[in-house]
Amino acid sequence: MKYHVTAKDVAKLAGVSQSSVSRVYFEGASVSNKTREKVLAAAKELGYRPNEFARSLITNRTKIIGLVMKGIHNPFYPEVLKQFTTAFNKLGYSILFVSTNNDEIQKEDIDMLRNYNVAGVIITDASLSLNVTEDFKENQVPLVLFNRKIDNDQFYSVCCNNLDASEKIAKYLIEKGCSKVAYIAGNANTSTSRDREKGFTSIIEKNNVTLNKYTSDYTYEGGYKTAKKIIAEKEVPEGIFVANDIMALGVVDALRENSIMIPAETKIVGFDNIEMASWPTYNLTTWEQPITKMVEQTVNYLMTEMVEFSGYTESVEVNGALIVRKTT
Amino acid sequence: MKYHVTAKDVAKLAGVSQSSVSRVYFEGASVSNKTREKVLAAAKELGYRPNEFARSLITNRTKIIGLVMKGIHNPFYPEVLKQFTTAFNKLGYSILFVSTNNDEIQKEDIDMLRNYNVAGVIITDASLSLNVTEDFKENQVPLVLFNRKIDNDQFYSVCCNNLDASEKIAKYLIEKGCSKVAYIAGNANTSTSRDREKGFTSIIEKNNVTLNKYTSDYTYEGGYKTAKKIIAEKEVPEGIFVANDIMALGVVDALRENSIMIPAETKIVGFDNIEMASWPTYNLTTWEQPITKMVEQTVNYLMTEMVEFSGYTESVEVNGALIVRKTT
DNA sequence: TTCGTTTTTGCATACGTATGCAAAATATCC
DNA sequence: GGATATTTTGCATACGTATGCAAAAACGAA
Repeated sequence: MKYHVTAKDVAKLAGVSQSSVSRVYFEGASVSNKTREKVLAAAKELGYRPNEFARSLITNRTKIIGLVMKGIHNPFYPEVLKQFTTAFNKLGYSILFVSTNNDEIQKEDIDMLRNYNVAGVIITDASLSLNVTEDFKENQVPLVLFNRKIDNDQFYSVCCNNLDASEKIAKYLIEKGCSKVAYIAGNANTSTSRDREKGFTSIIEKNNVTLNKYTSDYTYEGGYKTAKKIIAEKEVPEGIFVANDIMALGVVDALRENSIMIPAETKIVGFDNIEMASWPTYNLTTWEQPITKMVEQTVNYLMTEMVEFSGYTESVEVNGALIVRKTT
Repeated sequence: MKYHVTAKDVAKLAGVSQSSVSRVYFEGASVSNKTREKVLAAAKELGYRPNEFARSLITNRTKIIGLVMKGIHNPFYPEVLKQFTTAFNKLGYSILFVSTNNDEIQKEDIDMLRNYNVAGVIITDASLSLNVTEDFKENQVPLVLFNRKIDNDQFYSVCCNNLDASEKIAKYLIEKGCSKVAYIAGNANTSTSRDREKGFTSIIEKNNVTLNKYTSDYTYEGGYKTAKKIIAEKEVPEGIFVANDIMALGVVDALRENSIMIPAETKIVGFDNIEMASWPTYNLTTWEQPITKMVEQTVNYLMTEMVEFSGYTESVEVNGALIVRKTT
């Protein structure tokens, strides 16, 4: 069976006690340089690694972050995953990854995180109800909704400024001369889609512009099908705001298949600024979500709450920017 | 501070001993149905969850798989991530995620996995040297190279049949009438790129077909730049085999920008069958990597080795298939 | 050198759980 | 009902580590 080098083995070789070995690995503990060097030399010789489980049992803390991700297919999220991993690794934390298909997180999705006593939880692009998270709250595990918000003041969430951004996109399309526009929504009941629609709609309605709204589902196929539907209605709008980029790319492809000139006949604006948006084939005008800032904000909140849990909640919005390319 | 319900609390409420509580949660342990029901009722009432760390300390085993991923940007890998997560969750295992940029895994990349006593390790699309893995081997932690192989009989690896596939792609392009072809490689020294090149080259050289080879780096930008370079050489080949899809999409875009008709003037074949390959804009002919089978093979090997470590090594190749679309 | 203060160290213990072992309880057979 | 076999149970212990506390050591000032 497996043999582990323990702190006792190191202590013996270094000629100190096990608790001195422990103190060497615990930041800020009182230990002389002489002892520290002896211990580190012995540890190196023996290939010692502290056992995180034993530590966690004593300290009742871990260096594990639970990251619950829906929609890893959307190219926006691999980038989010990468940045979270990098940021937390630098801080000595590891990522326990959970993938889900559910728009609303179910208890089964994340119960496992409690077995591992995770230090914090991040949930991307999915909502969840209070009863699913009450255990986390009771156990003072901070939780962040990333790119999703719930309007009940019970969570900490980090989003792009969807409302403001969508208002700006509406104004931009109006400035570009559109008098008839469409909005293609993402998954029903998601805060991102709702806010993007709300912002866009509020400006359009204040101006002499016609608006049709369509529902879709934040996938390439959804965008493609919806555009086909719009085309079938025979009055293709001059401007289309699509709730996210991956959908927008489907819209672009469908319009092209029907020889609709972009942007001459119809201008397209997406949301996210995924990698593919900049590809020459698409060159999509889009609202850039400030991933790095959003990740930073999330990491800062968690690091603060993990040190001293206050349970404070807030809906944080980070400003993005309009990236103008060839679809408008 | 946090309060945990322990097995002792459950035992007290259920009127049994702590070890009976433990036996209820341990598969196959001897416990009467009467005791089991009492314990489960008490556990439910108190919201008890077994502490994985305490368990691991005793059993010296975990239900954690370390998944080390390079290149999460390539749409091939989010799908791999999702399938691994789903498969292992079903088996009661969790994924500890590590992201790396290194073609060759460094010790720092995965040392942390040892602190968590992971039950198994999967490394996607990266190589590593023996000295990085010797601790894992000594500690009988099985490790799988996914979509990468190293020709030294020291690892278990799971790949697509790159050699065979590339031979078939070469034959296919020859059948399509190509007398001048090019191969665009992925990252230098990767088994996937090397085998794809080897297979392609071996068939091309046996036939009266001209071949030019180019190096690139498995990114869209790499494909785009290399195609630009090919175009600048003024003799655009009739067929181009691109070592992976994301690169191939860049090649397609570059050719189009230069009004080169695909497939009339130049046929393009990629490798992977990522989601974007099927988009109408690209409709890329490609070799489909059998992700599901490859994931399955990996999971089976790990489940076997984790139960009883044998350390056996093999290079497993899973058959993919040619998907013919509009670029050829 | 002595004394007071500060730092370092080791001892003993506990964290929550699984498990070896022996005792207790239950089941089966005559 | 008694003897035997089997199953279940609780006790005591250990896993590897951090930590409270008191003792020992080190440091600095007079």
